Amino acid sequence: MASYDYREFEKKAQEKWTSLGLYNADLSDESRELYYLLVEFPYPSGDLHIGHWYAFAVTDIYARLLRLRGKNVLFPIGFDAFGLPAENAAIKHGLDPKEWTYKNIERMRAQLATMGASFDWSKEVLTCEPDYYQWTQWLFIKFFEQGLAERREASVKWCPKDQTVLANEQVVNGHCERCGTLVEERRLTQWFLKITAYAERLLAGLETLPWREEIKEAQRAWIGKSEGAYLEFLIASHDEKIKVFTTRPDTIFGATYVVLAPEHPLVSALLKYVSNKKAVQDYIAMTTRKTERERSENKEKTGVQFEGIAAINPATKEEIPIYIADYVLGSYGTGAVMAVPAHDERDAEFTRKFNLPVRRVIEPVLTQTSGTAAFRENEPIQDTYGIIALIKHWEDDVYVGLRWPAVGWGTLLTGTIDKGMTPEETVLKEIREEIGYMNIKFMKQIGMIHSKYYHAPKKQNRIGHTPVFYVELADSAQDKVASEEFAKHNMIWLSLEDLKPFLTATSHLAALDLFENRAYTGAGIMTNSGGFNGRANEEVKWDIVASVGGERATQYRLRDWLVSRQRYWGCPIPIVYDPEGKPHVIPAEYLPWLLPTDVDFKPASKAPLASSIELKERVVRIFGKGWTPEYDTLDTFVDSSWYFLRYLDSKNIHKFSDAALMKKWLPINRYSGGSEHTTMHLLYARFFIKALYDLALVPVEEPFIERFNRGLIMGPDGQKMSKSKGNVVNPDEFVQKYGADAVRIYLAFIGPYNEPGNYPWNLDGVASMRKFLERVTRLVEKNSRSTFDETSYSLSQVIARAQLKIVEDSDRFKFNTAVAALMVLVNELEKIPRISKTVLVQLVVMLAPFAPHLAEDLWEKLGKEGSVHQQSWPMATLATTAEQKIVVQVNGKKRGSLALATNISEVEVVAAARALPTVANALSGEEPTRVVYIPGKIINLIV
RNA sequence: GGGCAUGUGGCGGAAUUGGUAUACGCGUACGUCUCAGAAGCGUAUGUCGCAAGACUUGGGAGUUCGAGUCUCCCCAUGCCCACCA
Repeated sequence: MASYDYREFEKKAQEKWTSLGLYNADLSDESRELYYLLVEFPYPSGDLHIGHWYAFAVTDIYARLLRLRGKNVLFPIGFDAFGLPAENAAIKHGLDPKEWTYKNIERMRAQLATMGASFDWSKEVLTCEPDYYQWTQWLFIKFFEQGLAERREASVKWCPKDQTVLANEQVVNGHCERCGTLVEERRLTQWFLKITAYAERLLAGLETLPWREEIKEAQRAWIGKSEGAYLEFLIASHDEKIKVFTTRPDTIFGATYVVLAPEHPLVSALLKYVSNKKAVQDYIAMTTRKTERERSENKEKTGVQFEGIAAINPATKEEIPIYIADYVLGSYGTGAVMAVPAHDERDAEFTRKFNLPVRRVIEPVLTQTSGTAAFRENEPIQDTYGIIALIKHWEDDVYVGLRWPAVGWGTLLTGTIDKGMTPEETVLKEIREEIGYMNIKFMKQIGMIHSKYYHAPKKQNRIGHTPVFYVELADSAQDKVASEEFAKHNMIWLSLEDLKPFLTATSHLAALDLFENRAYTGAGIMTNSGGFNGRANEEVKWDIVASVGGERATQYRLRDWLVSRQRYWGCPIPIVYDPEGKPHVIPAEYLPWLLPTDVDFKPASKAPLASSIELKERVVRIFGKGWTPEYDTLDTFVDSSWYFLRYLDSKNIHKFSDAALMKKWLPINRYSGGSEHTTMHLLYARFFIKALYDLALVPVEEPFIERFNRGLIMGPDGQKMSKSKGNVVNPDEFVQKYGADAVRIYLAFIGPYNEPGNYPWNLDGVASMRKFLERVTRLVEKNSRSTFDETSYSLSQVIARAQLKIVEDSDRFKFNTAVAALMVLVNELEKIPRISKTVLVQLVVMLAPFAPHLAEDLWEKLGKEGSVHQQSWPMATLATTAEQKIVVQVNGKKRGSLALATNISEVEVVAAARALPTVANALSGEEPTRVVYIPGKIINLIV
């Protein structure tokens, strides 16, 4: 009976590691390859949940494996200890935020210890300690001196009930997290870090990183670079002008009005000219009252015209109306846009609502890009001419659709223009020939569509030029339709609604869009655009900008980082104000600029620090009468933007981190974390490092070489774990029941760690891992006393394969298949009656990263000295075999397999393959016409 | 609405460059051990079929000697961003 007394040996092993100081990395030891493995540090919420285990225990497997492989591994840990929950506990339960935080940290340290994680606690970092935050303040001051920290007015979320500003994170669906009141927007003066100054470099830096494309793409989207131009619209008979940003200057001839955001600075200046002042003011009041939620839930366009004034389109010189509407954002571009309803969906919607004119300036060019009809570049082009007509019933609101049974098409009326005929004549002719109607009431060309495609029957590229007509029939008078036309297609009446799913060709759908005044945003040919007509829109873009005196410009959707928080439990902003209200940095000798303790946490109209008498007195004492403190604290994302630098030198009282150590250990080899940090934390940290690099304070421009986003552990019910759902898995319970090693290995086995998926928590899974560990224990105990010392060739190969696979899979963060490889090895070993001690020792070392406690126990049971975690990974060389396995296929279907010598010729392989009865049977006496032979893999006989 | 990702047994998942689909584990069934049960051990386990064999990676097409893998269209699910001009 095997003994698996995990309660006993887990504790013993943990004590052993501590007493040996096994994981305190010697940062100066460069005799081994350096490896900085980082995992996002936790917020001390109080309880270690299973997600923490997933984050830390699985990453620990890699840390341990790297050490066995001879690397000098830095695997640090700390706590992101400033933050709101501490303050909420203070408000709700009257606790001291500091005490609450430190108590949680202590509890979590104890819980982390049960995991057997090989963290280097000697370098622990707590962001809420003055030792740490004085350097956060010092770095902020550097940013300030560099002009990267700036104070300016901004909109913030305001809870009218609590009389306080809220952090973005405190706003849940537009409501105050605490009291549920709808939040408002207020303008306040706030501190910003100018991350936008680094937008371009943050974008460019991504190209150098070997991250998963989806992570990079998320950051690119967040930065949101768009290239366009500033264009100016003069206001008729006044001095003001409206500057707009557009990415589509090519559509300027179609700009039929201009829109300002309600918060645009020009609005108040223009107000004195308008004749409907009241309506405009009401609209502004209405939109500022509107909550963010209302804006995002109800996207119906609203707006008001500035009556009595007009803007001048700089291209057409026409006077066009000016509107104010909240679909234009005050915070992006110039806060004003030129509206081109023909080629912008939002403008089109506004136009439909307010019944404004539309002016089309780009004729769609639809290019077939896939399938056999895909347009082939660099091949000759044939122009063709035809018509498309939308035909309306003489009475009802239905239109002609043609169904082509032979090819399965649905189209509008369409035809080719014959020589000598006008498009209009062609339309009339086609109506008569194809559907037989005699009389029309109305006909109008509504646009032009060009289609580029490859005409396979004639083997030529074609560009079809097709005017689109709208025709209303006068009456039901109908001639007989020729039978061959009738056979080709039959006619049905369809409503506009039914027409859309009916039409199969993109050009016909585009024709329908023209009729319905939908925006066309694709590429095309310029029209209604003066001297630019006939050219491709992409090509004229910058010529048009020049012709109207515009200026090329790049915009980013990334906003500057608002770091002020009207909160208590955070890093005090190291700023004081002189009697004139001008901000000054706090001199280095007064750092750390301590967080006061005589503070009222209750929600008030001012930040909590404003209630501190000590803080005010401190400022007066140091700086003099009339000087006042900054009352805001820093966003906690600032604390976490540089913590990985501090790990290298966490006790340094003279510097934020040691330059020589940073030079050795940066950039971080691998950073493991959650996908929710892709756009915030990861981007902020990259910005910090770039800014510090420019200040020559860090030696690298990118902090993290590799980044892996792990998945999420779901509750037993398959739902995301949450306290309210009551499906939160408490790991302590399972550690008690199955042991830490079983939980660790289960989490590693559950799925690939290198991609963010969702994995269920499955009790049977944990139990089965425990069984596996017991099997290993039995295996080792059964053989531990044997004196047998031979390892067969085939066994050594099995072991070598497992060793190699575990290393390779772990490097890709695929611990699930690494564990599977270990299981395969154990399955093989169990079949062998006697196992040598050499093999047992290797097995225990291979087990060590995954089940560190058990491995340590077995190591001792084998009578070995020291710790199993101080050994080196047993890498046997995989011999090249003299035999190869070749799969035999006939016509691509597997019919058998062969084991043959590696040096065999193709002819011999074919002969051997044909000798197989299953192959001979499949060939049924025929000679193969072709043989595909991939040595060492496959032979495919084709008949 | 946009972007990204993912669809493989009853379930989690595996499958270097296109080259034996379903590794490993769970679950299930039967057997063994036992007075009995649990645990352990053994066997089986994609679907249809007695079998030979046929079919099978969300659906449909395509490229290829050969497609889970590459291309296109469609469907479903998840995540992120959401009026960014």
